Amino acid sequence: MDEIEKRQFEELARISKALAHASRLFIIHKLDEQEYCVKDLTEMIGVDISTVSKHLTILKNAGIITDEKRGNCVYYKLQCRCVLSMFSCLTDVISTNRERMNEI
Amino acid sequence: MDEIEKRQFEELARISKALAHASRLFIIHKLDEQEYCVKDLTEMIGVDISTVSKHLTILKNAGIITDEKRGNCVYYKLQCRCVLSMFSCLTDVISTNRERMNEI
DNA sequence: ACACTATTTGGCGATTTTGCCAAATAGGCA
DNA sequence: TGCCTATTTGGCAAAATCGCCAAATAGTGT
Repeated sequence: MDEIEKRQFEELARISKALAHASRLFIIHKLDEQEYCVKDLTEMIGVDISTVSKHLTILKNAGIITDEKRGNCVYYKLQCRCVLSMFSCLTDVISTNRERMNEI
Repeated sequence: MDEIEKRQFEELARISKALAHASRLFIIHKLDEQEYCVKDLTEMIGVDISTVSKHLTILKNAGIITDEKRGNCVYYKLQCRCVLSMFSCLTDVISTNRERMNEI
């Protein structure tokens, strides 16, 4: 892995790290339906609103979601719908794992 | 997010965490070509072999790769080729980010 | 049994991530 | 202006992750 290659994989890792959290996956899943503001998502997830805000910042910095301020609220929506394919891949891995479990 | 939903997303996160590291992404990328043993991958990555072994264990526990002992070596190969689609998604996010950068 | 190679495991310090609280910021409305 | 709601930021302690070293394990060949 030379320096250039290393930097490329670290960039890939930066995006994939943004996805590596249950709450953030949940947020993506929800934003697939429609856009939501921080308060909405906070109620759904059930942690402190500052925590949700930070999760949203991480996803935004990764370029996965975007925000738009309207009136009193900040609405977030999916920017890269391709992450949904990543989603289906994750469920794929899990179901394959389960199948392999049953074989044994 | 009720208890069941919560557990589902934590399971998804468990898989996505396994992918969230430059070395592990590199390993997946390499195993896409052909199978490799720990020593091979260690030389390519350039960190301690025990570190590589642990990365491989994480990927194996996530069900993304499998191992097979032959002779003196343990060979690893991709189990879930669907992770490659995740790969293309990550590069997609990055190139979309770059495009958006250039717009501004 | 011994030496050698490949791999895994245990453990440790260093770094990063997580989630809460409190405080700061921003906009809407009386 | 002052109050209220929504959101972000700073800071901190707890937890998780990372990578090295040393030691343990396993298989090969002598």
